[in-house]
Amino acid sequence: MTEAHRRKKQPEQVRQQLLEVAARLSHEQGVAGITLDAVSQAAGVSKGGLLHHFPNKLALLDGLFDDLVTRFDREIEAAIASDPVAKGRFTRAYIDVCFALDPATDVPGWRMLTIALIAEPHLKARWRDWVRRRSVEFADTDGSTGCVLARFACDGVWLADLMQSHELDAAARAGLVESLKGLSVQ
Amino acid sequence: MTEAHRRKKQPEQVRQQLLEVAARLSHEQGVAGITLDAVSQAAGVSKGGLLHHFPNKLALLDGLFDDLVTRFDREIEAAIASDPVAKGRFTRAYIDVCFALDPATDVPGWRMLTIALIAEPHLKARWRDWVRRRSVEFADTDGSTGCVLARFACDGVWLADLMQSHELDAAARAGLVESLKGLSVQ
DNA sequence: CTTGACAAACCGTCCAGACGGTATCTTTAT
DNA sequence: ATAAAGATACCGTCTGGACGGTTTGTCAAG
Repeated sequence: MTEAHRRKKQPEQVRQQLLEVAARLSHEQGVAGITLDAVSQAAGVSKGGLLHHFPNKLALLDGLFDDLVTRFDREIEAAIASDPVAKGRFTRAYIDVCFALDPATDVPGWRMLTIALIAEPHLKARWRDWVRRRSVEFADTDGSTGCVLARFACDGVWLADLMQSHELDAAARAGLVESLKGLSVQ
Repeated sequence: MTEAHRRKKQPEQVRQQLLEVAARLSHEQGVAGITLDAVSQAAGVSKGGLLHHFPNKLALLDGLFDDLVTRFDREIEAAIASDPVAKGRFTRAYIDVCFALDPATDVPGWRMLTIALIAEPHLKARWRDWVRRRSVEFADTDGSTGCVLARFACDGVWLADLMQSHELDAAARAGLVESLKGLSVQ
């Protein structure tokens, strides 16, 4: 109506922008901050425009999830590729990627988004698939109790970061990483 | 107005009922299921009645949190009391209590409630206090990297149970418990 | 007769999604 | 080559419902 119409059409870019904004909002204001109004407005798009790209809110969260998992996946794979030792490779990659997240650098939205992930049965199922696929894929090299345990501990640390429940200084973190990597080859 | 008035007045019981229902709802429908309307209705109380006991929603969540933490605390303490070895006592109790939750017996509401816990800054802070107090209290006996690691792994397993992301049979769980307890004394 | 324990109706806000439009891009027919 | 014919990418408003909280009223017990 007004005049934002004649903006050059860049569907892919707008889509990406919407996802980024949604992630940022969930980071800043928690999951509740992800409303269609807020996201669309912050992305400089009308609500109708948002709903054109994502037919409903769930689809938006879904897209967000895809985006983040893809990113996570890529980092894991990169870490695996640079590890010469086969045994426990995946677990060590998992450790590195998980521990690398927290300080402050982490992709905006990672944290709070996870809550939506847990809360939303649909996304929960998708995460389950990811875990299942990976644990089958790396059953040979990362199936030991030590590896499983190490990855669970990573999840615990990640949760602690999320909730800021434990105060771990750099030394403590480093110690944990070392112990965990030890478990991955044992 | 109608006739629920002449029910014998049992404020404490109603309060407890409200908490139970809230827990059950969060278990069945996720955090979003905890609405004043839903809770009050399911508890057979009017919304006004609910708000009489808990002045606002946060107070309700708060009460719920208190209830659950108290229960958790009691179980931990019982487990500690029955452990003759001082070293890693708290960690082993933590392990036992965490692993005992999942099968299906778990207190309705534990799982989903945690999400509210993470999402709600206020409750997040309270949990942080719990962790801090305990980790100070048991710094001597449970301060080792092994213990910390074991407890993080518990959190990870607990998260996995929450999300039903990993399929762990009884044997795998037993193996994990054993390894974790091993870490607690090492 | 006062106070605590409720009931019931109501309010303001927020939000997801529907809807009907318009502008730009792509394909097709000529 | 070009114009018509869609298809796609948006815009802006409206609505219906949910939800947190308030208010006013009612009873029963002490």
